Amino acid sequence: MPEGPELHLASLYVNKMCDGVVFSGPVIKSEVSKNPEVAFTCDSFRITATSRGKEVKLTLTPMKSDDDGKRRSKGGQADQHMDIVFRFGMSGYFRFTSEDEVPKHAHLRFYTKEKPRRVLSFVDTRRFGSWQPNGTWQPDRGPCIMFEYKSFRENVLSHLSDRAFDRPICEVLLNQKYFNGIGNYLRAEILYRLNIPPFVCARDALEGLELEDEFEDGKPKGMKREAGDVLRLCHTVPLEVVSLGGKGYDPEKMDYSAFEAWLRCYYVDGMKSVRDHNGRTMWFKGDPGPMAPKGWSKRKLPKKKNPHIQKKSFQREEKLKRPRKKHRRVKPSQVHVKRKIAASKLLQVNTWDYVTFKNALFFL
DNA sequence: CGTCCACGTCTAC
DNA sequence: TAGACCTGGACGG
Repeated sequence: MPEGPELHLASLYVNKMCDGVVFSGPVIKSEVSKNPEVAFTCDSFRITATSRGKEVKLTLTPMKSDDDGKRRSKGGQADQHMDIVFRFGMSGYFRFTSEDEVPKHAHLRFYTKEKPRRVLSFVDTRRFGSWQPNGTWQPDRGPCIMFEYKSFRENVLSHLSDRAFDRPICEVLLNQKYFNGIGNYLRAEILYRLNIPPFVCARDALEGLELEDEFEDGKPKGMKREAGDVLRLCHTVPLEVVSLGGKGYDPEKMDYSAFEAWLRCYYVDGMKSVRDHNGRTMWFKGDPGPMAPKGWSKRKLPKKKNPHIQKKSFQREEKLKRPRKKHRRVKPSQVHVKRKIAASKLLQVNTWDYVTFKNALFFL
Protein backbone atom coordinates (compact mmCIF):
# COMPACT_ATOMS: atom_id res chain seq x y z
CA MET A 1 0.00 0.00 0.00
CA PRO A 2 2.06 2.67 1.34
CA GLU A 3 3.31 6.03 0.12
CA GLY A 4 1.64 9.32 1.00
CA PRO A 5 -1.38 8.83 -1.28
CA GLU A 6 -2.08 5.33 0.02
CA LEU A 7 -1.86 6.49 3.62
CA HIS A 8 -4.33 9.24 2.87
CA LEU A 9 -6.65 6.87 1.02
CA ALA A 10 -6.46 4.61 4.07
CA SER A 11 -7.68 7.47 6.26
CA LEU A 12 -10.55 8.14 3.84
CA TYR A 13 -11.39 4.44 3.91
CA VAL A 14 -11.55 4.35 7.70
CA ASN A 15 -13.73 7.46 7.86
CA LYS A 16 -16.09 6.13 5.23
CA MET A 17 -16.42 2.62 6.62
CA CYS A 18 -16.64 3.65 10.28
CA ASP A 19 -19.02 6.55 9.81
CA GLY A 20 -21.84 5.99 12.31
CA VAL A 21 -20.32 2.70 13.50
CA VAL A 22 -20.07 2.10 17.25
CA PHE A 23 -17.09 0.13 18.52
CA SER A 24 -16.80 -1.60 21.85
CA GLY A 25 -14.44 -3.45 24.12
CA PRO A 26 -10.68 -3.73 24.15
CA VAL A 27 -8.33 -3.30 21.21
CA ILE A 28 -6.76 -6.64 20.29
CA LYS A 29 -3.16 -7.10 19.19
CA SER A 30 -1.98 -10.24 17.43
CA GLU A 31 0.35 -12.52 19.37
CA VAL A 32 3.11 -12.23 16.86
CA SER A 33 3.28 -8.45 16.59
CA LYS A 34 6.11 -6.75 18.48
CA ASN A 35 4.23 -3.46 18.54
CA PRO A 36 2.84 -2.21 21.85
CA GLU A 37 -0.48 -3.28 23.31
CA VAL A 38 -3.15 -0.62 23.04
CA ALA A 39 -4.48 -0.13 26.55
CA PHE A 40 -7.89 1.18 25.63
CA THR A 41 -11.27 -0.29 26.36
CA CYS A 42 -14.66 1.36 26.24
CA ASP A 43 -18.28 0.28 26.09
CA SER A 44 -19.02 2.55 23.15
CA PHE A 45 -16.57 4.51 21.04
CA ARG A 46 -16.12 5.83 17.54
CA ILE A 47 -13.13 5.79 15.24
CA THR A 48 -11.96 8.52 12.89
CA ALA A 49 -8.73 8.93 10.94
CA THR A 50 -6.45 11.61 9.55
CA SER A 51 -3.23 11.37 7.59
CA ARG A 52 -0.03 13.36 7.36
CA GLY A 53 2.66 12.36 4.87
CA LYS A 54 3.43 8.69 5.50
CA GLU A 55 1.51 8.43 8.78
CA VAL A 56 -2.12 7.81 9.72
CA LYS A 57 -3.63 8.77 13.06
CA LEU A 58 -6.69 6.96 14.38
CA THR A 59 -8.72 8.73 17.03
CA LEU A 60 -10.81 6.59 19.38
CA THR A 61 -13.53 8.72 20.93
CA PRO A 62 -15.68 7.39 23.80
CA MET A 63 -19.35 8.16 23.35
CA LYS A 64 -21.07 10.08 26.09
CA SER A 65 -22.10 7.80 28.88
CA ASP A 66 -25.73 8.09 29.98
CA ASP A 67 -24.99 7.30 33.62
CA ASP A 68 -26.40 10.42 35.27
CA GLY A 69 -24.51 12.29 32.64
CA LYS A 70 -21.36 11.55 34.56
CA ARG A 71 -18.15 10.29 33.10
CA ARG A 72 -17.02 6.96 34.35
CA SER A 73 -13.60 5.47 34.47
CA LYS A 74 -14.25 2.34 36.41
CA GLY A 75 -13.40 -1.12 35.17
CA GLY A 76 -10.72 0.20 32.85
CA GLN A 77 -13.32 2.14 30.92
CA ALA A 78 -11.81 4.92 28.91
CA ASP A 79 -13.27 8.32 29.33
CA GLN A 80 -10.60 10.05 27.33
CA HIS A 81 -10.09 9.78 23.64
CA MET A 82 -6.93 8.09 22.41
CA ASP A 83 -4.81 8.79 19.32
CA ILE A 84 -2.87 5.95 17.74
CA VAL A 85 -0.30 6.89 15.10
CA PHE A 86 0.45 4.27 12.43
CA ARG A 87 3.26 3.84 9.97
CA PHE A 88 2.59 1.29 7.25
CA GLY A 89 6.03 -0.10 6.47
CA MET A 90 5.97 -1.91 3.14
CA SER A 91 2.64 -3.65 3.42
CA GLY A 92 0.28 -1.98 5.88
CA TYR A 93 -3.38 -1.16 5.23
CA PHE A 94 -6.76 -0.99 6.98
CA ARG A 95 -9.70 -3.25 6.26
CA PHE A 96 -13.21 -3.33 7.69
CA THR A 97 -14.82 -6.78 7.49
CA SER A 98 -17.14 -9.18 9.20
CA GLU A 99 -15.57 -11.08 12.06
CA ASP A 100 -15.08 -14.25 10.03
CA GLU A 101 -13.50 -12.42 7.12
CA VAL A 102 -10.68 -10.83 9.09
CA PRO A 103 -7.63 -11.02 6.80
CA LYS A 104 -4.47 -12.90 7.56
CA HIS A 105 -1.85 -10.69 9.24
CA ALA A 106 -4.43 -8.45 10.92
CA HIS A 107 -2.18 -7.32 13.76
CA LEU A 108 -4.40 -4.77 15.48
CA ARG A 109 -8.19 -5.15 15.64
CA PHE A 110 -11.10 -2.96 16.72
CA TYR A 111 -14.46 -4.69 17.24
CA THR A 112 -17.89 -3.18 16.71
CA LYS A 113 -20.60 -3.27 19.36
CA GLU A 114 -23.38 -4.76 17.23
CA LYS A 115 -23.97 -8.48 16.66
CA PRO A 116 -22.69 -10.01 14.55
CA ARG A 117 -19.55 -8.04 15.17
CA ARG A 118 -17.48 -6.43 12.49
CA VAL A 119 -13.80 -5.61 12.71
CA LEU A 120 -11.53 -2.77 11.66
CA SER A 121 -8.12 -4.39 11.16
CA PHE A 122 -4.66 -3.00 10.68
CA VAL A 123 -3.25 -5.57 8.27
CA ASP A 124 0.49 -5.78 7.72
CA THR A 125 1.92 -8.86 6.03
CA ARG A 126 5.57 -8.06 6.49
CA ARG A 127 5.23 -6.44 9.91
CA PHE A 128 7.49 -3.50 9.06
CA GLY A 129 4.64 -1.23 10.06
CA SER A 130 4.26 0.20 13.53
CA TRP A 131 1.82 1.99 15.78
CA GLN A 132 2.13 4.13 18.84
CA PRO A 133 -0.69 4.42 21.39
CA ASN A 134 -1.13 8.01 22.58
CA GLY A 135 1.14 8.82 19.69
CA THR A 136 1.88 12.07 17.92
CA TRP A 137 3.10 12.77 14.41
CA GLN A 138 6.73 11.73 14.35
CA PRO A 139 8.62 14.94 15.20
CA ASP A 140 11.43 14.47 12.69
CA ARG A 141 9.08 14.15 9.75
CA GLY A 142 8.44 17.26 7.68
CA PRO A 143 5.11 18.75 6.64
CA CYS A 144 2.83 16.66 4.44
CA ILE A 145 3.58 17.01 0.75
CA MET A 146 -0.12 16.80 -0.07
CA PHE A 147 -1.92 18.73 2.65
CA GLU A 148 0.69 21.09 4.05
CA TYR A 149 2.10 22.20 0.74
CA LYS A 150 3.05 25.72 1.71
CA SER A 151 5.02 24.75 4.79
CA PHE A 152 6.49 21.74 3.00
CA ARG A 153 7.84 24.08 0.35
CA GLU A 154 9.14 26.55 2.89
CA ASN A 155 10.75 23.80 4.93
CA VAL A 156 12.75 22.60 1.93
CA LEU A 157 13.74 25.99 0.56
CA SER A 158 14.77 27.39 3.92
CA HIS A 159 17.07 24.45 4.66
CA LEU A 160 18.99 24.06 1.42
CA SER A 161 22.25 24.59 3.28
CA ASP A 162 21.58 21.36 5.18
CA ARG A 163 24.12 18.69 4.29
CA ALA A 164 21.17 16.45 3.50
CA PHE A 165 20.92 18.28 0.18
CA ASP A 166 24.48 17.30 -0.82
CA ARG A 167 23.04 14.02 -2.05
CA PRO A 168 21.43 13.17 -5.40
CA ILE A 169 17.93 14.54 -5.79
CA CYS A 170 16.42 11.06 -6.10
CA GLU A 171 17.81 10.07 -2.71
CA VAL A 172 16.84 13.31 -1.01
CA LEU A 173 13.26 12.84 -2.20
CA LEU A 174 13.08 9.84 0.14
CA ASN A 175 14.22 11.90 3.13
CA GLN A 176 11.07 12.16 5.21
CA LYS A 177 12.42 15.10 7.16
CA TYR A 178 11.82 17.15 4.03
CA PHE A 179 9.59 15.02 1.79
CA ASN A 180 7.10 13.41 4.13
CA GLY A 181 4.97 11.23 1.88
CA ILE A 182 7.29 10.63 -1.08
CA GLY A 183 8.34 7.04 -1.66
CA ASN A 184 10.01 4.96 -4.32
CA TYR A 185 7.39 5.06 -7.03
CA LEU A 186 6.60 8.75 -6.50
CA ARG A 187 10.22 9.88 -6.78
CA ALA A 188 10.50 8.09 -10.11
CA GLU A 189 7.26 9.54 -11.45
CA ILE A 190 8.06 13.08 -10.29
CA LEU A 191 11.57 13.26 -11.73
CA TYR A 192 10.41 11.59 -14.91
CA ARG A 193 7.73 14.22 -15.51
CA LEU A 194 10.34 16.98 -15.48
CA ASN A 195 13.12 14.99 -17.11
CA ILE A 196 15.37 15.71 -14.19
CA PRO A 197 18.33 13.32 -14.09
CA PRO A 198 17.88 11.43 -10.83
CA PHE A 199 21.50 11.64 -9.71
CA VAL A 200 21.95 15.35 -10.05
CA CYS A 201 22.83 17.14 -6.79
CA ALA A 202 19.64 17.98 -4.93
CA ARG A 203 20.78 21.44 -3.94
CA ASP A 204 21.53 22.28 -7.57
CA ALA A 205 18.09 21.12 -8.58
CA LEU A 206 16.31 23.08 -5.85
CA GLU A 207 18.37 26.24 -5.46
CA GLY A 208 16.66 29.28 -6.90
CA LEU A 209 13.14 28.00 -6.71
CA GLU A 210 10.77 30.66 -5.51
CA LEU A 211 9.32 30.43 -2.06
CA GLU A 212 5.97 31.36 -3.49
CA ASP A 213 4.63 28.89 -5.97
CA GLU A 214 3.25 30.98 -8.79
CA PHE A 215 1.04 28.16 -9.91
CA GLU A 216 -0.57 27.79 -6.57
CA ASP A 217 -3.72 29.77 -7.14
CA GLY A 218 -5.05 28.51 -10.40
CA LYS A 219 -2.88 28.18 -13.43
CA PRO A 220 -1.87 31.18 -15.48
CA LYS A 221 -3.70 31.15 -18.76
CA GLY A 222 -2.20 29.04 -21.46
CA MET A 223 -0.24 27.05 -18.94
CA LYS A 224 -0.12 23.37 -19.36
CA ARG A 225 -1.75 21.12 -16.87
CA GLU A 226 1.47 19.77 -15.52
CA ALA A 227 3.28 23.04 -15.17
CA GLY A 228 5.31 23.50 -12.06
CA ASP A 229 8.68 22.86 -10.50
CA VAL A 230 9.86 19.77 -8.62
CA LEU A 231 8.42 20.88 -5.33
CA ARG A 232 5.04 21.54 -6.88
CA LEU A 233 5.08 18.10 -8.50
CA CYS A 234 5.90 16.59 -5.12
CA HIS A 235 2.47 17.96 -4.23
CA THR A 236 0.41 17.41 -7.38
CA VAL A 237 1.66 14.00 -8.50
CA PRO A 238 0.67 12.31 -5.21
CA LEU A 239 -2.68 14.08 -5.39
CA GLU A 240 -3.23 12.52 -8.80
CA VAL A 241 -2.95 9.13 -7.14
CA VAL A 242 -5.42 10.15 -4.48
CA SER A 243 -7.83 11.22 -7.18
CA LEU A 244 -7.54 7.80 -8.80
CA GLY A 245 -9.36 6.60 -5.74
CA GLY A 246 -9.27 2.92 -5.03
CA LYS A 247 -6.27 2.06 -3.02
CA GLY A 248 -3.41 3.20 -5.14
CA TYR A 249 -0.56 0.77 -4.95
CA ASP A 250 -2.48 -2.26 -3.82
CA PRO A 251 -2.26 -5.17 -6.21
CA GLU A 252 -4.89 -7.17 -4.40
CA LYS A 253 -7.43 -4.53 -5.21
CA MET A 254 -9.65 -4.82 -8.26
CA ASP A 255 -9.12 -1.28 -9.47
CA TYR A 256 -5.35 -1.63 -9.34
CA SER A 257 -5.25 -1.47 -13.14
CA ALA A 258 -6.04 2.23 -12.96
CA PHE A 259 -2.87 2.75 -10.95
CA GLU A 260 -0.85 0.58 -13.31
CA ALA A 261 -2.03 2.65 -16.23
CA TRP A 262 -1.18 5.82 -14.35
CA LEU A 263 2.50 4.88 -13.91
CA ARG A 264 4.68 6.35 -16.64
CA CYS A 265 8.13 5.35 -15.41
CA TYR A 266 8.23 3.16 -12.30
CA TYR A 267 8.62 -0.42 -13.44
CA VAL A 268 7.53 0.54 -16.94
CA ASP A 269 8.95 -1.47 -19.83
CA GLY A 270 11.80 0.30 -21.55
CA MET A 271 12.76 2.47 -18.59
CA LYS A 272 16.16 2.15 -16.97
CA SER A 273 16.79 1.29 -13.38
CA VAL A 274 19.76 1.63 -11.00
CA ARG A 275 20.35 0.82 -7.38
CA ASP A 276 20.89 4.11 -5.56
CA HIS A 277 23.40 4.54 -2.73
CA ASN A 278 20.90 3.09 -0.28
CA GLY A 279 20.21 0.03 -2.38
CA ARG A 280 16.81 1.21 -3.56
CA THR A 281 15.89 0.84 -7.19
CA MET A 282 15.62 4.16 -9.02
CA TRP A 283 13.58 4.09 -12.23
CA PHE A 284 14.30 6.74 -14.85
CA LYS A 285 14.72 7.59 -18.50
CA GLY A 286 17.76 9.05 -20.21
CA ASP A 287 20.83 10.35 -18.40
CA PRO A 288 21.24 9.25 -14.79
CA GLY A 289 23.15 12.41 -13.89
CA PRO A 290 26.60 13.13 -12.45
CA MET A 291 26.24 11.54 -9.01
CA ALA A 292 25.11 8.15 -10.27
CA PRO A 293 26.62 5.21 -8.40
CA LYS A 294 29.76 3.86 -10.02
CA GLY A 295 29.13 1.18 -12.54
CA TRP A 296 25.54 2.23 -13.04
CA SER A 297 25.78 1.43 -16.73
CA LYS A 298 26.09 -2.19 -15.74
CA ARG A 299 22.61 -1.84 -14.40
CA LYS A 300 20.58 -4.82 -15.09
CA LEU A 301 17.28 -4.36 -16.70
CA PRO A 302 15.17 -6.61 -14.58
CA LYS A 303 14.54 -9.83 -16.37
CA LYS A 304 12.17 -10.81 -13.70
CA LYS A 305 8.88 -9.18 -13.43
CA ASN A 306 7.86 -7.49 -10.26
CA PRO A 307 5.21 -9.85 -8.98
CA HIS A 308 3.21 -6.81 -8.00
CA ILE A 309 3.55 -4.82 -11.15
CA GLN A 310 2.55 -6.77 -14.16
CA LYS A 311 1.23 -4.65 -16.87
CA LYS A 312 -1.10 -6.38 -19.17
CA SER A 313 0.11 -6.00 -22.68
CA PHE A 314 -3.14 -4.55 -23.90
CA GLN A 315 -2.81 -1.76 -21.42
CA ARG A 316 0.67 -0.97 -22.62
CA GLU A 317 -0.53 -0.81 -26.16
CA GLU A 318 -3.42 1.42 -25.23
CA LYS A 319 -0.97 3.74 -23.61
CA LEU A 320 1.31 3.83 -26.62
CA LYS A 321 -1.60 4.75 -28.81
CA ARG A 322 -2.29 7.85 -26.79
CA PRO A 323 -1.35 10.94 -28.70
CA ARG A 324 2.02 12.01 -27.46
CA LYS A 325 2.15 15.42 -25.98
CA LYS A 326 4.21 17.83 -27.94
CA HIS A 327 7.29 18.55 -25.97
CA ARG A 328 7.93 22.21 -26.12
CA ARG A 329 11.58 23.01 -26.31
CA VAL A 330 12.88 26.06 -24.55
CA LYS A 331 14.00 28.64 -27.05
CA PRO A 332 17.60 29.77 -26.66
CA SER A 333 16.44 33.34 -26.31
CA GLN A 334 14.65 32.37 -23.17
CA VAL A 335 17.79 30.95 -21.74
CA HIS A 336 19.98 33.97 -21.32
CA VAL A 337 18.06 35.91 -18.80
CA LYS A 338 19.64 36.30 -15.42
CA ARG A 339 21.35 34.11 -12.88
CA LYS A 340 19.31 32.37 -10.31
CA ILE A 341 16.12 33.90 -11.52
CA ALA A 342 16.72 32.59 -14.96
CA ALA A 343 17.54 29.21 -13.55
CA SER A 344 14.52 29.14 -11.35
CA LYS A 345 12.28 30.02 -14.23
CA LEU A 346 13.87 27.29 -16.26
CA LEU A 347 13.34 24.90 -13.46
CA GLN A 348 9.67 25.69 -13.66
CA VAL A 349 9.45 25.01 -17.35
CA ASN A 350 7.20 22.12 -18.01
CA THR A 351 9.29 20.07 -20.36
CA TRP A 352 12.76 19.28 -19.31
CA ASP A 353 15.64 17.84 -21.08
CA TYR A 354 19.12 17.47 -19.81
CA VAL A 355 20.41 20.29 -22.00
CA THR A 356 17.95 22.64 -20.41
CA PHE A 357 19.03 21.39 -17.05
CA LYS A 358 22.70 21.93 -17.67
CA ASN A 359 21.99 25.40 -19.00
CA ALA A 360 20.15 26.17 -15.82
CA LEU A 361 23.09 25.05 -13.72
CA PHE A 362 25.50 27.00 -15.87
CA PHE A 363 23.72 30.24 -15.17
CA LEU A 364 23.83 29.60 -11.50
C1' DC B 1 13.48 -26.76 -4.03
C1' DG B 2 16.27 -22.01 -4.01
C1' DT B 3 17.18 -17.02 -5.27
C1' DC B 4 15.61 -12.46 -5.99
C1' DC B 5 12.55 -8.78 -5.31
C1' DA B 6 8.97 -5.65 -3.17
C1' DC B 7 5.21 0.84 -1.76
C1' DG B 8 10.21 1.65 4.56
C1' DT B 9 12.23 2.64 8.21
C1' DC B 10 15.70 1.65 12.19
C1' DT B 11 20.16 0.92 14.88
C1' DA B 12 24.48 -0.65 15.16
C1' DC B 13 29.48 -1.39 13.61
C1' DT C 1 26.85 1.94 4.49
C1' DA C 2 25.54 -2.51 5.77
C1' DG C 3 22.48 -5.28 7.89
C1' DA C 4 17.94 -6.27 10.24
C1' DC C 5 13.27 -6.68 10.33
C1' DC C 6 9.34 -9.99 7.63
C1' DT C 7 6.14 -12.56 4.17
C1' DG C 8 5.13 -14.16 -0.23
C1' DG C 9 5.06 -14.13 -5.38
C1' DA C 10 7.72 -14.95 -9.74
C1' DC C 11 11.03 -17.30 -11.80
C1' DG C 12 15.06 -20.75 -12.40
C1' DG C 13 16.86 -25.52 -11.93
